[in-house]
Amino acid sequence: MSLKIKLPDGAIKEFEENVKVIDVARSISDGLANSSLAGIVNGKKVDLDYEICQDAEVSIITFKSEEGPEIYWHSTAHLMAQAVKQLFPEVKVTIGPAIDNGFYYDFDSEKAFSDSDLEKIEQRMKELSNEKLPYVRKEVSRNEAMEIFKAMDEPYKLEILSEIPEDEVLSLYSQGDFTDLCRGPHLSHTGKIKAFKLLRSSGAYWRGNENNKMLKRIYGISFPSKKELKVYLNNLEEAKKRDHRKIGKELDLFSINDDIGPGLVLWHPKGAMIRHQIETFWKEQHLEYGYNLVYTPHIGKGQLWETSGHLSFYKDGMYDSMEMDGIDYYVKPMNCPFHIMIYKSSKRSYRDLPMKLAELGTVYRNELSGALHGLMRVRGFTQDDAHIICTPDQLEEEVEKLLDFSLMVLGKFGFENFEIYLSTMPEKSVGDPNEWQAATESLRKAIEKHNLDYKIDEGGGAFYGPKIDIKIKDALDRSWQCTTIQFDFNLPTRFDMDYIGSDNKPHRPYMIHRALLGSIERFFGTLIEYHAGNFPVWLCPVQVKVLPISDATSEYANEVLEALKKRGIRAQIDERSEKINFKVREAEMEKIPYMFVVGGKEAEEASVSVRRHTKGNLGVIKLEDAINLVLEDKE
RNA sequence: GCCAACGUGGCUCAAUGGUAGAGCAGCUGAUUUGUAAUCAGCAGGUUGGGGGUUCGAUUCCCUUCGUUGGCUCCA
Repeated sequence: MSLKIKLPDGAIKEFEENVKVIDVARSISDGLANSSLAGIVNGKKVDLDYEICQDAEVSIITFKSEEGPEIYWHSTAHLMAQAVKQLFPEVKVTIGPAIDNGFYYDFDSEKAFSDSDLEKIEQRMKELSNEKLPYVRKEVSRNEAMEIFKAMDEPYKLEILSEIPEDEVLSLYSQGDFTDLCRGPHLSHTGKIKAFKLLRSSGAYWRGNENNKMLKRIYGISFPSKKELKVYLNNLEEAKKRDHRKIGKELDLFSINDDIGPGLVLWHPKGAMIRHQIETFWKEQHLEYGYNLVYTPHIGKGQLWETSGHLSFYKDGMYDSMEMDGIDYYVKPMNCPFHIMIYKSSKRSYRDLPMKLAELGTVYRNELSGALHGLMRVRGFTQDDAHIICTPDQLEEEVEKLLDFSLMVLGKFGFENFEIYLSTMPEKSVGDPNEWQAATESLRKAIEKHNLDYKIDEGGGAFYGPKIDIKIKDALDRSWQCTTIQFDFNLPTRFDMDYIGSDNKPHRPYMIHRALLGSIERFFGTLIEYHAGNFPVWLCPVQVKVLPISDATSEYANEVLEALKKRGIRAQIDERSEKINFKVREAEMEKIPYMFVVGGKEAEEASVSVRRHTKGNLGVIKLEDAINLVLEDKE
């Protein structure tokens, strides 16, 4: 459909193709009826706040199968705020945006919102939705807005307004007795919101700053129909089944024990076998890619952490010191200083560079108790850490190799969907801005060379250098940073690192920190959720389970087991006097990829009945062929 | 650390202001089985820890620890 709109300067703009209008909201400006609309133009989401020409075709659609439900959610947030203000007039409103998955609204309230309060609010929202209250837009000057919110006694809105320039024109949106400061756009009326659910309440600091007051936040989601809401809630339940904490328990992979301490992981035999496969692969590949493997201690003298700056900037994140012979030692929160000491153990020449030191280094950090989360955020974890020390002219090539390496490794584990972020120089930083620029450009070039989508986190770099992060989403759509490639313009100076160049003069080298998996714990967590426990065969702790039908075939079943083991396949046998149905069921629940069922028939003709996890019975196959089938799948 | 919810045997979950009950797992025995649960018996809990209210608490209150969801932080 095509759409014509009149821009504020009077010009007419016409969109020819692929225009989808998400919704149109009526508004009143200077006494004239106006409309604001949000739409999708050529696949891109746009907020249009202009007058629609009389002759323009506009058909209102919902976001059912389109992108851009933000307007919907934002309007629901306003609806919720209205309901809350009616039920609890003493509550002060703050902000309520749409987020990736729904919306929230933060309230300043002495009282916490209980589950029954949420039900009450939902009920009131239903009533307000039935009233089909129009969302009315009104443009006002900043000072007018100040007067309005002063009269309403809304201090948080006043605080926001006080930071806006006086000459700016602002928009207010009202529905019924509720008015909010808001850019819009919004739905035309509250009746459009047909299905919603308040999901949970939680605390949130005003403006995200922990020195500010803790507000009460309510999260919710809404849809144009009850059916979509039902599907959404159902998906949410399904996603919880992939939770690594649940699967970790079911498959007996790991545990975290109260008596040992929060955030400290026990790797059970099956989880440890998977980790062993990961580590073996990791080490082989690093040797292949020109890294040197190193090992370093778990503790180091306070002086070392003084030099590195950790004790002045990161002390809260470190476990407390322990004393030996009158000297304080600290458990390491990072491996860098140790690798630097290896570098500095002898005089280095430009011919030694690039030097790549890699270690599966176990570190301990005092993470806030409230931040701990299964394997995703723990207090003791092993980073697949490496430091690349190079000359300025090696920079670009090294960064490119590094990204290649990262993508190859992620691919090996089956990861295909991830988000890439490039973080640039923050306000407070150390190092030469020209070097920052060169480093940032080398990162950008490497990403673009791979033709990858990425987002720029402007000013999101560490104070010591720009970085690339790769984040992987968990079952509930939360992103976790795994791969990280970080420049460091801080430590080489602090530790006075140098190399002798071809000019026979000392130079400061570049240093890059990088972790491909991030931490093995977190990586394992995302791996579990990504595959829902159905790991690629090469990682499975048990790849084949041999299931004899009865004691009569026990001898042959053991021959099969031995044949598998001889070919390097991790196999087990289930010789219990149980029915085959029961053994199959258990093997299926253990998510073992291959089950070899053997009975009299198979014993006679040296074959096995192959069953593939989630795929079912593949039929009787000669033992040798069955083994080759597994070996192929293992690659 | 902050806000909130939750915490019952190894696991999943019941119940009640009057000293806890089931299924699975475990153990013992029987069963020898053809692609997702064979049957029977037995054993297992000072209801996260501490304190209080009460004639009596697992249930109500306080506190502490832990978990979960957010905030903050971050691999």
